[in-house]
Parts: sequence; structure tokens; C-alpha cells
Amino acid sequence: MKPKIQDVAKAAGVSPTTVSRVLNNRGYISQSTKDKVYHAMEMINYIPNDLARSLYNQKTNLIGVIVPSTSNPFYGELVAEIEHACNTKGYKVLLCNSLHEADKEQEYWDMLQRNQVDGVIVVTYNRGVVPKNHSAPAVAIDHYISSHMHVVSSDNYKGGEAATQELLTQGCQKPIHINGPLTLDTPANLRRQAYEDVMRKNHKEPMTYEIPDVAYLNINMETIKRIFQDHPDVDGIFASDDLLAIKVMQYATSLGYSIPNDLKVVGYDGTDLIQTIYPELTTIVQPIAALAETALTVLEKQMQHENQPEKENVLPIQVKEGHTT
Amino acid sequence: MKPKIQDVAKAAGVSPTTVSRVLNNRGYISQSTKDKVYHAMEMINYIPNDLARSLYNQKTNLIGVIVPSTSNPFYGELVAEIEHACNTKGYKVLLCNSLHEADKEQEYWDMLQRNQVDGVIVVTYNRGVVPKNHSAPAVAIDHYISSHMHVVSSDNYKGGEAATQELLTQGCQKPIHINGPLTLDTPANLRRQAYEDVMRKNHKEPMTYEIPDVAYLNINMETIKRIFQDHPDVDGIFASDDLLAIKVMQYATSLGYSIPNDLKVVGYDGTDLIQTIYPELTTIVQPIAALAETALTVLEKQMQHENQPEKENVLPIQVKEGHTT
DNA sequence: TTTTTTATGTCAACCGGTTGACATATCATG
DNA sequence: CATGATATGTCAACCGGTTGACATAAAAAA
Repeated sequence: MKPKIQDVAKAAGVSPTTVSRVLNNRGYISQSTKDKVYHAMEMINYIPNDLARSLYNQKTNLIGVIVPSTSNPFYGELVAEIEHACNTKGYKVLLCNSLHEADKEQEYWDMLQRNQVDGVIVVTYNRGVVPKNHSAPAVAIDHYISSHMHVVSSDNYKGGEAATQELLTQGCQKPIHINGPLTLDTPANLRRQAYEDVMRKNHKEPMTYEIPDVAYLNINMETIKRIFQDHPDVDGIFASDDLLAIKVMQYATSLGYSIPNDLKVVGYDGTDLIQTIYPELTTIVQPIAALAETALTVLEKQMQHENQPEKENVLPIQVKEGHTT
Repeated sequence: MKPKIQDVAKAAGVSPTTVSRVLNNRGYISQSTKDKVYHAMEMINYIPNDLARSLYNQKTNLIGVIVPSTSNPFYGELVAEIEHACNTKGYKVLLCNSLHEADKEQEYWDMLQRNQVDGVIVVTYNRGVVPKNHSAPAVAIDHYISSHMHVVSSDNYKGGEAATQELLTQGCQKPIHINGPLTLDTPANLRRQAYEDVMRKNHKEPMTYEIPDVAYLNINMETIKRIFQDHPDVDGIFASDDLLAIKVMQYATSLGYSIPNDLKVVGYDGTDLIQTIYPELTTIVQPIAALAETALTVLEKQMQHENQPEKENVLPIQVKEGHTT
């Protein structure tokens, strides 16, 4: 059997209460007793049972993280940053990949509640999927999950503006925007709004296409093909994420377009991975580490029941000029 | 306060024991009582406390997963597959990113033990970093962590053979191999062994380079530059992972090499992501989903104290012919 | 010397749920 | 009607650690 506090007490020749006092640094303890206790713990290989501690303390230091899938580099990096931020502050991460499925997401919420997580960071789509009694503090990254949930996002409007402006500045006459499903209520929709606003401001008609499915790594090429069929004279494309931008470029190149001469492309997200293997891509860089840290900070405030006036937390984006514009 | 079993009992007009019996499907319970209890749980929004359950049952259904970082697409996809496999079987994933740091890894091991995980899946480097009393069942993917730990890996020798053979078949006279740090004791070293064996079998002198640091997303270009300085006539490169292969190709192209005419390149891993955005890359595809599933299966057997004769579990790889060879 | 402060022990209750032992009552079956 | 299967209740112990109340004794300060 695993050694317990009783065993440590016996080995150290003290009472269980004293061992607990040493472990939690409470009350008066002499240095010699501390040494004895720590030594005994080493000797018998004692490992505190956090389950029992958490049960009594009503605090698990567990943070639930729900993302579509760590397969996608954006979420992979975001999860890595979240985990890092959590680890720094002593929290542990329970990982959930919702795979864009609403029922899975619901199940994960329930699971997290059963496991008494102290908080949830959710980066996912399905609005309305909130635990019946959303007792645990929660914060969303880049998605409006429910009206009362705090949101951390990057400045999607500015990002959309910058991307569109970049295309226009580089001389595009007919920049087209491609985005994900608009049924999702996400701040990312502001990118499209910004695109449309900038286009109109420049007396151009906005043209947008929508990728119907959210199947990240297997992007449906139909929409991309349709763009080039409908508009063979397209000279600029603002894609709502880098993977999409790359797919567009691949297809355009196969059709004989030269980038950036015939066609300019701007992506979105700017993950380290894509910047490493596709450094030529012009893209809007989201502050992934800052998103993670801010989300955790906001969550911590909630956990400590501090009131937070701002429901939304918007972080600045960066434009990374590559060679595709 | 959160409702507990007592509250459900009161609301349903039964005893706490009966509620527990309903929850755990033990003993005799009438359908009407079941209904009453479930209804009461709905009414008062009861959520079972898995902490308390786990404490008594001595089983948490938690699996610790230690990887270098989900930022890397290979680990990102592997973690996604592991999490999926776990979820299917009712396990929950505690995620740990070791960032290749031995002390972090040690800390994570301790943390997982404190949290009473039922098992650990470890995909990481630092041999020797094993919990003093490695009480929890554990299985390693693609790394020899300690002599008594079970290992699941893909057929690295065959992969190395296939990659080298591919280059030779395509007419390379001087294929060079680049691998990660050899100080790490990983089955991946078999790739290099296979490369050397195949080269010798073909009466060629093996030439290998080693990337000293394991800094995934910021590959040290020095080694790559040196290769082209030392061997301007290189006509084939077998890189030990896809990211490295891509970096090599970028640098070679910048020097004026044409791929695959002047230089042929084979990568390794074949993640969905790289295959999506770099479909032209010839690479050796690791069976990521199978690695995850097998690791969990092996782990489960350990958790159920079934004896397993084979310490190593080797899964087949696939060659994906692209246009870089 | 008296009073604090420091140091440690004993004991029981608690966190929330599980389980075995035992009692009791209803119902169906032989 | 006797018997066994079904259904539910009561109670206490347990999982492993925490904590407050209270007692006691030695060391330090007044």
C-alpha cells in the first residue's frame, strides 16, 4: 500500500497532526521536527494524495481546457501556452478535444464539473452548450459561448482592417475574403465586418465566400475552386486562417497564377509553426501567448470572486509582412 | 453549496444509500425508485463528486500525458489521438508539456503521482527521469525512458530503410542523413542505423549530421548550412522529421538547388498537417492514431495487472511518395 | 519567578461518496 | 403458508488528509 500521513508520522516519530502542520506550514513547528518529517517522507517514499487534499480544501487547482483539437496548430500552440501559464501558477490542465461536436462538448463540461475543476478555459464553437448550472468559473477565448461568459480575444476588427488594407495598398483591385461558417458566434466574424467596411470605404464591392464545414485539416476545396471559377480575375485574397491561405495559394499556383504578381494572399493566425515552414506568407499574427495568459488571469479573478467590469478583453494583433503580398 | 447525495436523497424521499445504489447500479432497486432518484438529481442539479468517488474507489480514471509540447504538430496530433482514445474508454487526460526540460519532467511526474493518475503515457526524452517509486503504470511512445518501461513505437528501422532506399532508387549518389541529438535514447536512432546499413549494403559511405539542440520550432540552421558548405554536391537528404526536411528544402532552394532535380529530400512523421500544407513532400508516415491506441491498450493491461510478455510494440510505417524525390 | 511564546500531542469532525452488515417489509412462487 | 427473491432503510467504517479545540511541556522573555 502507498504510504500515508500516518506512516510518515510513525517513521518520523511524531503525530499525524504534526506531519500535516509541516506539510501546510501551519502553527508552530521547530526546524528539527521539519527535518525529521521531510526525511521520513523521503525514506518511505511518501507522496501526498491531492485527491484527499482537494476534497477537504474544496479546491483542486484543476483547469479544464476545451478546444476543437490540438491537431490544429493554432489550438496546439494555444493549448501549449495555456498549459504553460497554468503550470507557472500551479494549476493542472485537464484537456478536452471537442472536435466541433456539440454533444461531446456538453459531455466534457459535465465531466469537468464532476471533477471539480476550479475553472474552465473554452475555445470552441457551440453556443448554447453551457452547463445547466455553470457553477465553475469560465472564460472563453475568441468565442461568445453565452451572454454572461467573459471573452478574451485578439483585435479581430483591426486584424481584418489590416489584412484588407494590406491587399489594397499592394494594388489589389478585387480582393476577396474567405471565412469560416458564419453561423458560429465568434469575434472572428469581426474580421469579415472589417473587410467589408474597408472595401466600402474604398468604394469597392465586398466579395465574401464561406467555407461551410469546419473540418480543419481537410479543407473542402469546393469553395476555393468556385472562387476562381467565379472570378478568374481575382487579384487578392484575405483568408480567415493560414491553412486556408496556403490551400488557396496551392490551388492558385496549380492554375498558373503567380504569387504575389497575379494574386496576393493574406492569412490569419500567424502561428509559430506556419511562420517557420511558410515564412513567406503575409499574415495577421494573433498574440497566442498573451491570449492564454490573459484568459488565465481573467479566470483567476473569477475564481477569487473579484468583480470584473470588462466582459471583453481585446488584445492587439500584429501584421507580418511576407512575400505573398 | 453544491448539492450532495444527502440532498438528492431528501429530494427523492429515499435514503442516501439508495441513491448511491442507483448511481452505481448495485443491489436491488425498483424502476420507480430509479426514476425518482434521477428526477431528483435533475431537479436539484446534482453533480456527482468524482474526487470523493475516486478517493474511495482508489481509481481516478485519470491518465497523465507527458509530451515535449503540443506546439509541435507531431505531438499535437499524437496528443489529440491519445485524448480521443482515452475519452472513448472513459479516461481523462492530464496534459503536461515538458518542453524538453528534465526538471520540468520530474516535476510533472511527481504532480501526476500526487493526483493519483491511473497511468502515464510519456513521449519525451530524458532518460533517467523516472519517479523514484514508479508506482503508476506507465508506457512510453518512441522513447526508452527506463529499462523496465514498456515502449510503443513505429518501425523506425524499416522507416529508415525505406527513406534511404527511396533516395537511392531515385538515383541519389550521395544521400546524407540528418538526425536529432543522439544522446537521447530513442528508437528513432534506429532510423540512422538503417540509413547506415542500407548505405553500406550499397557500397556507399554513410554521411550523417546531427542537430545538436532539440528546439523544435526554431531549428538551428547552422547544421543545415554546414551540410551544403561541406557537400555542395549533395543530391539527397533524409531528414529525421518533416519540419527539418522543409527547412532543408527552403535553404537549398535559396541556394539555387532545384528540388527534386538537383536535390531529393525525404522527411519523417507524415503528420496530417504537413501532408495538408506540404503535400509534395515525400515522407515516412508514422501511424499516429495507432501509436496512441496501442499505448493506451498496453497501459490498460498494466492497470489491470495483466502480464505482458512483449516489452516493445512496433507498428508499421508507410511511405508517402510526394514530389520531392 | 511568573508570564508568554513556542512546540507538539490527542481527539473528533469533516470533505463527499461507497460499502458491508444487518434489519425489515413486500411480493411472487411453490 | 412457508420460502426465497426483491426492495429499501439504518448505521458505521473507510478513502487520505485537514483543522479546530484543548492539553501539556519546554524554552524564552519579563
